[in-house]
Amino acid sequence: MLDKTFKPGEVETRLYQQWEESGAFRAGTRPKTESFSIVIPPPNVTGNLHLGHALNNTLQDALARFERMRGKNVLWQPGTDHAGIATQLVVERELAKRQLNRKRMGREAFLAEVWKWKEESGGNIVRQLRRLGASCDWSRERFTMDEGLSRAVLKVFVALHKQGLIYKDKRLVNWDPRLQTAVSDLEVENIELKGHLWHIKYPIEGQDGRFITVATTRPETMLGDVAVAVHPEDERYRALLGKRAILPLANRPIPIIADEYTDPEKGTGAVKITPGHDFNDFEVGRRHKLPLINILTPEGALNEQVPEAYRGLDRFEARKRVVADLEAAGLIDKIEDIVHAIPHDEKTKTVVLEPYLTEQWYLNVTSLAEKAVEAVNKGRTTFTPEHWTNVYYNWMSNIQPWCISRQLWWGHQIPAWYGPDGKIFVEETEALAKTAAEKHYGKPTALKRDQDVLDTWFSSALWPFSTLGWPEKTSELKRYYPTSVLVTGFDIIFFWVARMMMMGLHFMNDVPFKKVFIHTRVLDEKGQKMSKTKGNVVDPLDLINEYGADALRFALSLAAGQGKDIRLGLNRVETCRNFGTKLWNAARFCEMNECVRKRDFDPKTATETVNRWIVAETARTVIVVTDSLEAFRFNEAAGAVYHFVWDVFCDWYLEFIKPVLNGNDEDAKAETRDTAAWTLDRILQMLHPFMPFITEELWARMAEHAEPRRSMLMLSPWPDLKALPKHEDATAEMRWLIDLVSGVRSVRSEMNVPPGARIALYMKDANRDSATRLVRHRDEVMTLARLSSARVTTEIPAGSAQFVIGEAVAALPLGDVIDFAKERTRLAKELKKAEDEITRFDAKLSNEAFVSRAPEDVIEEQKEKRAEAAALASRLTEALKRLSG
RNA sequence: GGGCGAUUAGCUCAGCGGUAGAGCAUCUCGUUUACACCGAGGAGGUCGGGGGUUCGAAUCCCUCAUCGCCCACCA
Repeated sequence: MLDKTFKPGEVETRLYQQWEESGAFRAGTRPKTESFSIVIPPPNVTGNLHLGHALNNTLQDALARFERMRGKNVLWQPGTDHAGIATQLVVERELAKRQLNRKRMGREAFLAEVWKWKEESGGNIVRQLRRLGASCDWSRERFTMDEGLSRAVLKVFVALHKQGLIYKDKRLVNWDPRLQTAVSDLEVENIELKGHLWHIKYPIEGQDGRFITVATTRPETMLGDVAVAVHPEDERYRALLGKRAILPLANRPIPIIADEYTDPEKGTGAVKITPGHDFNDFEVGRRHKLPLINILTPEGALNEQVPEAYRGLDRFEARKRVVADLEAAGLIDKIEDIVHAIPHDEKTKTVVLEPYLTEQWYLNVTSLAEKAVEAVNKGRTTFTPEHWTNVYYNWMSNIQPWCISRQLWWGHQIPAWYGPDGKIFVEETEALAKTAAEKHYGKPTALKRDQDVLDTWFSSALWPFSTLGWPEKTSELKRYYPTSVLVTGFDIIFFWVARMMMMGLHFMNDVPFKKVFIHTRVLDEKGQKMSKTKGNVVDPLDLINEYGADALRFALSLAAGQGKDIRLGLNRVETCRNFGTKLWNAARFCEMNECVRKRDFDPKTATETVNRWIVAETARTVIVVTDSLEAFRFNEAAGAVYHFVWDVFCDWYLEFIKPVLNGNDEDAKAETRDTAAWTLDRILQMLHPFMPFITEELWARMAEHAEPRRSMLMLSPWPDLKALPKHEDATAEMRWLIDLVSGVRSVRSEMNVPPGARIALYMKDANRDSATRLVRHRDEVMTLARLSSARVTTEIPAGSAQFVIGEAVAALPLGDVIDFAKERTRLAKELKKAEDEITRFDAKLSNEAFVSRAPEDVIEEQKEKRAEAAALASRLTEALKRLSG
């Protein structure tokens, strides 16, 4: 006997273990069938499951389970990402607690610590995914820095280098002074902040008292100025072209040059040029062959290129000093308050990034991007929802070289070795590099390895094929590449999706996935992004502990629309937990009434109206769920089952069959038991992709007193009910019956039948088809009476039926009852409308402005309209009275 | 500056050419042997404003407004 409620905590772990141990998650168990593959967006190994992960993996799992039940050979490839910066930061923080420091301990020791940390704490997220019920093939779990994947990274790097697509370049990068590494353009977070625009006067050389005024938001960079630029057409400055300005504080003469980059409309029309610390100025400097002065140390302090007074000062300290000194010298023209975007690191959003001149490795992605655009253009990969296609195109067509080196320790170390003269040898191993060097120098030569590591996204970009064994020509690659679908959030379209497309096409000569489903973000109830600092983070594990994984999963599925962000409130999860309880109790009802599965039951053979109806409804729902899941309309699929289970199966079907199950017609009883059990089984199946635990548990428990199941629910075949008859006659009849019951309920309520009063219902038209059919079945009449809180007080005479509710106050024709509530509601609404109209006309007609300006006939017209509305209103009132009376 | 999305019941959202929907909240009634994590019923909306297309628009087009996001720029 089932308990009154489902207890997720007691069941989930056991079922998950059972699934995993059975090998049901393993790919390749059905080698001869069609394949369906998904690669998981690898979560950071440092990570903990947040609601975004929960949504992402719920949807993937729904698809994986759905396709597995449809008989496909499913691979859901799991794994984690080494997450260079995040992990290095976490471990450094841990070490700090033990008074240890990365730089003091050295690279090798530090990396050993990271690996140790990864072994000990890296499994969190994977355990949490299991709690969620994710049916990944854990036997194939990979890590972006494991041996195989690292080999793929080396191979790709070397190949791209040999193809000339990877190269070293010295240019400005976005520099993080705290981590002391370059980051790519994408990793810059521009944050709007209040700031100042300082207008600084630069004296003109040899012309005492004359100045050229420039404006800047970063005054300290003036110490690296090498010119002042004005627009060539700008009359104001024409006379100064070719002259020199004296850079204040540094006391250095710099030329005044003409460049189109300068916008005469902006600021003063004159711009200080600092090629070492501004991306635009860098270009100007290059055009004019200006020198480049770097005034910063990697930590962001001023270096020996600046006057002694400023050396060693942090950039923000230096800013204060520079401004103070300029002010003292009377060289500040004015200070404007402005709001402007300042580049920050995306991780902590607290460190201001600096444009900084360094030598880095770049990947020229122009040609790769072209192919990636073409593939989407030709429909080889499609985006759902479609509008993300444009986002992808836009970024791809403006793509810049990708800075792939990072000055970190944790990551794939770049396979480049330097000879004593700086000659670079890029090879997969040190041995190969040495061989190449020996060949080049004519003798064995000591080499020094590049210290940098690759951007984390470099290895992620290979994920769809590196996890399948590439560069080996494995059978998995052949079978599962391209993968069927990628499920991910829009925030990593550029970081990840686009780069997988490029790498996949380049190295596999085919797209990495045929479809991309982009889901929305999960926000808190108020629509705020969840963040630790705001303290509004909802931990999915807490939700799972309180409501069960099924409830969380179902809530997320129901909310997974294609447009808006998801605002997940607790009450939604609670509603879904209640839904689980409802299902559980429906099963409990079946159990109590011995509705157990009969193996050879054929739904086509049902004869009872109510049974034929539920069979048809079940088939309809399965088809909706199937179609919706195929199109990634998760909310529609989940919504369809929800509605079917609660509003159709529980509210009507189970109520209608009660009198049958308690009656004496043994044939009808047997058929009804079989049908109820059959329907419940189909419900469990179509609900399983969303609520795997409760459905699996019920699947097993419902068979305890019957023939044992052949398999677990997760391996049962997805119901294909397309061939079942539609039973339109039964559906129509049941609809009539349901309307009748609703009508009677409504009548009672609308007429304010006081307790103890009575309404007599009688049959006016005995020939009415449905009515005849209805009264033919005594059981159904009983049901009607029961459901509408009526009591059958007399035998049903031929051609008429009489129900009595309480004491009789009115008699209503049974056939009309159905329409009563609807008619009354309709009339009431029309009446309200008419009354509203009257109010509006009255307001208009008493409006002085209207009366004084409008011509006579318009006013007349308004009055007529008012009269019409009033007439309508009184007619409606009349009709309502008649109806109730 | 460029682009995208949103605006529907008190709240959260679905519907996207054919009589305005769900869940939650609220009100009334009800503890009849699956379920109070329940059941029945009610109240609550000129579908952001304005224009247009159509026999018919929440739905398609134009426009304005507000909010959100992405990209770019910032002397």
